Amino acid sequence: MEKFSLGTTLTLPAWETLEVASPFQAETLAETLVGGQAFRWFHGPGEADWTGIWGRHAASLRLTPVGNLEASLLTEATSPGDVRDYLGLDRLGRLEAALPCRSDPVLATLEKRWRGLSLLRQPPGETLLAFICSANKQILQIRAMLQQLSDRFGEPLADTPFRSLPSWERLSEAGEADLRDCGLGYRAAHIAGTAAFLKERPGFLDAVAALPTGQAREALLKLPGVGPKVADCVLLFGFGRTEVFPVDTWIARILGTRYPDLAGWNRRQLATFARIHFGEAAGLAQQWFFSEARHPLPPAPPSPEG
DNA sequence: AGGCAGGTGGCCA
DNA sequence: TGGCCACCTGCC
Repeated sequence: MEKFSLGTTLTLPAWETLEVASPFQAETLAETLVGGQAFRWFHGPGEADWTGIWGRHAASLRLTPVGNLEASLLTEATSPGDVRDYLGLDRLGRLEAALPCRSDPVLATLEKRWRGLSLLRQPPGETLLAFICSANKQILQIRAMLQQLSDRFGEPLADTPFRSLPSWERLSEAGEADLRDCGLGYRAAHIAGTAAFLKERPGFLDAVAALPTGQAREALLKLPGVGPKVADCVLLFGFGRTEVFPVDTWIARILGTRYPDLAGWNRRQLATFARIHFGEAAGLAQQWFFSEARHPLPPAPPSPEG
């Protein structure tokens, strides 16, 4: 079966055109949905469709031949506005314009390929869950863990074959052994610990949402299983802090390649460089670099001159 | 067959 | 701070 396949049939409600100037090409839409920000989007049911779940929402998306974005809303609770908000398209143009592509040839090269890729606005709680799971795992494995968590502990989404991800409250009721059964490995202890922490402090994540980014990061770092990289991903993809630049192994590698002066810098140094160099939209640059690292271009064909 | 994967936590200089 | 190692699990 193809990677990311829906694996079930689905009767879709009518397609609706989303009232947005869609920036997407097929590649940038795919990269936005399954490129490591979110882990619950699948191919299908149609050849060019995507179907995904976030919060208590579910929808299918497709691009028309003229580049319009259409959605089929799978739950009563999901409005076109919810989809637009989730896709983060209202702020994308501003972020793209804020990147220093004119003065940085490296960025200019990435822009040609990845402009249009969006930064998602995901529910903070499940962003936290997903990225605690992500530690030392590949995208396919992260997807498998979240699938099992939703199967076992999630809530059914009415009128769909899907389940939501479990709330932290629900997770706090699950035993660590049950969590291990979801294939979480040692992350089960992190999930259980964070669930217990949040149970003792209702409103913690809401409070984080109201904090300036630096303090929000400090707060997230108190959670078991949350280190610098996970905290930054939660800030960027969950709390909408688009200036944050998470540095993982892929990012460290490609930065060292594209900016030879940075070779050998540690992650903290790279993040500081990125925040200063890329500015308020550093998070979008991070996603361009990440996509570029994961999808290396085939070697250029030999020139006619030989 | 064994190393390695989108890290974190703990421990030591 | 900076460096090193163990840690679940599954894919290459």
